[in-house]
Amino acid sequence: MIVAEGHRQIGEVGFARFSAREVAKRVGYSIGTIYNVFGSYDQLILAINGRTLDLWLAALERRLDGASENRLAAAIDAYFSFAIGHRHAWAALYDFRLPEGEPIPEYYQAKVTAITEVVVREIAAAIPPAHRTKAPALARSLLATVHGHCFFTLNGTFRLLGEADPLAAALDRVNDALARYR
Amino acid sequence: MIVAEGHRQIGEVGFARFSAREVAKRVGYSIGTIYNVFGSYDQLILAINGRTLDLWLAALERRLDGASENRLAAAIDAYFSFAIGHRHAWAALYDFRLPEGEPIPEYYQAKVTAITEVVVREIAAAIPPAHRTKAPALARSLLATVHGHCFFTLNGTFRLLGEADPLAAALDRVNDALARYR
DNA sequence: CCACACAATTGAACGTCGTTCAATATATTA
DNA sequence: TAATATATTGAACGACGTTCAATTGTGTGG
Repeated sequence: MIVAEGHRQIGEVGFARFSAREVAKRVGYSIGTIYNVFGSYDQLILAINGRTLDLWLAALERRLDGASENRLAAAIDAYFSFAIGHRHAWAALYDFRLPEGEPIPEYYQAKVTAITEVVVREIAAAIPPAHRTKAPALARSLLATVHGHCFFTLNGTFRLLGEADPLAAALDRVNDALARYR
Repeated sequence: MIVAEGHRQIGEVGFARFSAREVAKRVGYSIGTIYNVFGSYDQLILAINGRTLDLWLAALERRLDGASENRLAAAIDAYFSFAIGHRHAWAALYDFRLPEGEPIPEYYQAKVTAITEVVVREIAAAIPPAHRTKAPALARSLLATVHGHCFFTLNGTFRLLGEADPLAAALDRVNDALARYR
């Protein structure tokens, strides 16, 4: 419940204007209780970002369920759609960084891995069987590729540079890579 | 001088721990003077990030000056080298966002464009003359591609996913794209 | 039903932050 | 020098993350 309200708040005002005190006010608890439950501001943010990852994975899987042809294009579109539809929550995933040395909790790593594994599966299905072993590395790289396009879309860089169709550009790059294995 | 010290501070402690008051203390002025000069915290950050962009462009051009073959590989390597060598300052370029609606100052836009133009030039030189008109769009997209790889390198995503050579992966993706024009 | 132990919850207090602005100091001009 | 313009100051304000002694709530054994 605290996490849900935190997620709502970060979706409304963004990471920079997010505040643990405001979450406490909204859920009707005192600031002290928030700290008893999460331990610190950073852990609270991690919990909220974890919820964003859950929703992202769910949206991705929902989209892929109803897709037979062009599954990769559907996945990329779902990636963009979620980021654009939840701009602030999505941006918070990358605006926030743990202090140096602090390890990322395993529960959080697992969520990132889960999303990646969906992509690995789709990439593996999109290339000839002989190249299947390269799917994980290719998936990582194409994830970074799509991420870069998505990031430049949301932070204004693409608008500044006159890019009108970032989604198409991302899809082009993915197809460029896949063309090498055909 | 204020900007230089701010850049130094952000390079040391990162965007999250940066403070205008600390800059004031370090340069020997009061906090009020910082605000008289820059108007707001956001404008101060923009000035500091602008300096980072200046240094980045300079490093890129320096590298390309001494390269004849593999100029694109040199540019990508310079991109990564700067980001890794100035992790906090580089990350601050993307951690910071102006409030919604606030326009990015022209002086700042010009710095972003200047870096992009170097890339456009190199891409144009790397593809057959018949495709030159596509160089700007391709350059934007490949910038996003390299950015994504660089970002995942520095924020720990690639380490989490087991990617051992992100620079090589980025170069692969760029070559995948260029292969389409040969 | 009471007394006691344990857990949950509170919010005042602290130091720091961005921000403002009347007061003060310094420089320039007449 | 006197008057004007410009630069600089730092106390004050509200909000933030964080802590922790005090308080309230819950349950259990007698």
